[in-house]
This record gives sequence, C-alpha cells and structure tokens, in this order.
Amino acid sequence: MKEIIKAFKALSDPTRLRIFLLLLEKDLCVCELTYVLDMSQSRVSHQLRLLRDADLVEDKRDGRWIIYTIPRAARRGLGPLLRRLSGPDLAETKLIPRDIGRLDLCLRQNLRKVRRADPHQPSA
Amino acid sequence: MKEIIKAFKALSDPTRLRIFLLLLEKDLCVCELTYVLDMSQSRVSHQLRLLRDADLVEDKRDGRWIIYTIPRAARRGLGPLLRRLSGPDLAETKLIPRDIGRLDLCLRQNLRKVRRADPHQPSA
DNA sequence: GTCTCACATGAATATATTTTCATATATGCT
DNA sequence: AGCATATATGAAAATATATTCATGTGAGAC
Repeated sequence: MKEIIKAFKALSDPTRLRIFLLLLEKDLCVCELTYVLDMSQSRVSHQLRLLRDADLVEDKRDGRWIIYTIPRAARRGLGPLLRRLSGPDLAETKLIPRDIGRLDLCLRQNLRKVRRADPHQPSA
Repeated sequence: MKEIIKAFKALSDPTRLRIFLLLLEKDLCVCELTYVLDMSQSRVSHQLRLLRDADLVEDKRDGRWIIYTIPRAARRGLGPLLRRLSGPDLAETKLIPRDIGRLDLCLRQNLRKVRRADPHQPSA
C-alpha cells in the first residue's frame, strides 16, 4: 500500500512524469535530463531521488555520469497503463512531443561523447 | 497529460486510494464510505470531489443518497494496474483487508435500508 | 411549510511538497 | 596534488494539499 502511494505520488508531478516518460524512451544521465527539461541540475536531482525512492528508476554510475534507468518491474506495470491512458495505442511519445524533440537534439549533440572512462583509447 | 497527472495525484493519497479500492469492490454512498473509513463526512466529501475531478469516480443521486461509482474507463485502466502492483494475481482486497472487513459489517447493517424512495410501500 | 437526513462547499488552519541556493562528494584529467 | 565536470544533498523559502469547522443545499417524511 505505501509503495503504491509512493509510486502514484511520484508520477503525479509534471516534472517527474516527464522524466519517467523520457527514461521510458531511453536511459539518460542527469545532465541529459537537465538539458532536455531545461531545468536546474539540482531540481532534476531532487526529483530523481523521489523517483528512485519510489522504485520507479534505478541509477548506475558510468565514469563521471550517473545513468538513470527504469527497472523492469516499473516498465511492465506502468508502461502499459500510460499507453492506455494516453489514448488507444499511442506511445508515450505522444504525451511529451516537445521533450522528445529536445531529446533528439540532445542526443545529436552527444553530451557524453568525448570523455568516456576508457583509458585504453589509442591516440591515433 | 494534465488528466494523467490528476489521476495519479488523486490516487496518491491514502484516503482517496482506499475510497477508490472500496468503490472497485462495490458502489457506495457517502454515508457508507464515512462509516467504513471512520472519518468525518466533510472529509470524505472533499476527497470524493478530487476523485470526481480526476474522472476516477462518478456519482448519481438515488433518493436521499448519492451513490459513487467507478466509471468503466477508470476501472479498465487502473484495476489491472493495482492488481499487478499489489502482487501477482491478488485482488484489491489484499490492499485494504481492514476496510473490506468494515465494509461487510456496514453492508450487514443496511444503512440505506428503511427509507427508500418508494412511496408505494404498504403499511401492512 | 417545517423538520430531518445525506451530502456539498467555503474559508481558515495545519501539513506536506517543490524549488532555490549554497555547498558537498566523487570521478577523471593533467 | 589541483582543477574541472557530474551529481547529490541540506536548509530555507515558496507553494500546494489536506483537514476542520461552520454553513449551505436538496430530497423526503409529516
């Protein structure tokens, strides 16, 4: 019961729902989310914590970045519901077309491009 | 989007989730809910309004009483999710066993028994 | 019409959530 | 070690939500 309340509460905020829907599309790091949402990093981090506390997202470190992911349980449970609530047979995309646009933009810029944590990269 | 937020927000409060789950079991009037939840009528009414604003419940008058119902759309969308979130193949019942107990008690007392809006009741 | 019951609602208060700002931590680079 | 980048977090301020209390409304009984 408490878990369910937490999950609903977590998704009942526009920012967090947008984050969740974005992550449903693709795993992202905080700076990518910050870019797409055009919000302060602190704000995004705080919201991510609530999503994490509700077990709606997971994080794993990758070098300097922390990548957020939607664990399988949450994907299974909520993905279908959101598809249904957003109208018959629509992808999450339809809920946040603007964000998806900015996400594409963001991915093209490859924010995490150059400095990967790969010490073995040959210089030529 | 706004509708989805409203729906999640509506279900992210313990009182409202309990009401929703009770109504998933059975259509009920406000005084029955008040009894089962053991809360003030005003409090229950306020929460019902939020649920109604989120299209998660509907009401219809029946004589003196106002009966709350879960419309089909909400039942279809959220029922399955709640069943899944509450564990594999569990009915909503498992989420609020106490409330269901009190509901049975309440129904046995037949709060809406005597004064039905039936003017043709013979006196003998 | 008057009384009672069932319910709704406005306004004030109490409580929780969100945002911002400053600062802390961890990683990688040089 | 020192610096920059990526992210987290505590605390205060801003904002939203929930609860209570008093009162309003509408239906049925008489």
